[in-house]
Amino acid sequence: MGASKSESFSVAQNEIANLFKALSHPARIAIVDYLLSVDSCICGDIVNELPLAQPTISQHLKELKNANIIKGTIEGTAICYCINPETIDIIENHFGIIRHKLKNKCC
Amino acid sequence: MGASKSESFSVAQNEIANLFKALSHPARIAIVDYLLSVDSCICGDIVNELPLAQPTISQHLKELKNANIIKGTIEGTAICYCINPETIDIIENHFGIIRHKLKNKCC
DNA sequence: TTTGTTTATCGTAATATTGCAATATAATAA
DNA sequence: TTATTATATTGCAATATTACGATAAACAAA
Repeated sequence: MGASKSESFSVAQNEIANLFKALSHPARIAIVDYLLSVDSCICGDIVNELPLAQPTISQHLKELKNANIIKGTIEGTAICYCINPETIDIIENHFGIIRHKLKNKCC
Repeated sequence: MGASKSESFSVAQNEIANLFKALSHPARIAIVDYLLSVDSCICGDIVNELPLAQPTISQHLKELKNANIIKGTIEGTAICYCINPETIDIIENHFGIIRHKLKNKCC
């Protein structure tokens, strides 16, 4: 075993779990924090901001891109990264639903 | 290697990453969904609701409890589980901050 | 062309996660 | 006391994740 039984759960459950998985590592939280801390999109200095090697950061960026949490556009030699607001909307909406359901409960 | 370099990141970054990690598996999303789908707290029938063996569910419940996403109180032979609204608040607040920072950006 | 700069991929070692059978624990009921 | 029921823990195999050195690919500048 070891593989998660994702086929046993709904598509929606797998999709939201994958979004959370993309955000479940402190390096990826730090990347998102950094993208939010500057006024515009970041073109190419993420590697210098984090205490990780370049291939490791590239891998984390790939996971954030695969989950649609960030978008990257080629800008000459560098790549410009931005947060994707649509994916933030999806997650916020998920918690909106949770909040609404919690209101009708005893706890 | 393989261990994540959590000591390289801030306490806040590790804490929010741990919350997302607890929600990064479809079985744990399904548990949260189920707890939200009934009017009151659930006393003891989670095992029958999910296509996983009892030890596996017990392990997922433990991770949700450790992350403070659910609370469990002993109720005779069974245990009553509830969503912990305070932890939902923490996550919602995190996205509130992200949303606010996104408003000041060009993307 | 060659050189430098930036990002991606490959390969691999260390560690973590997932799932479950077997077993243990805890509380109640008979 | 001895069942019975519900949940937790242990142990282990299968798989996934993390990190990074080495290398490749893409592109601009000289």
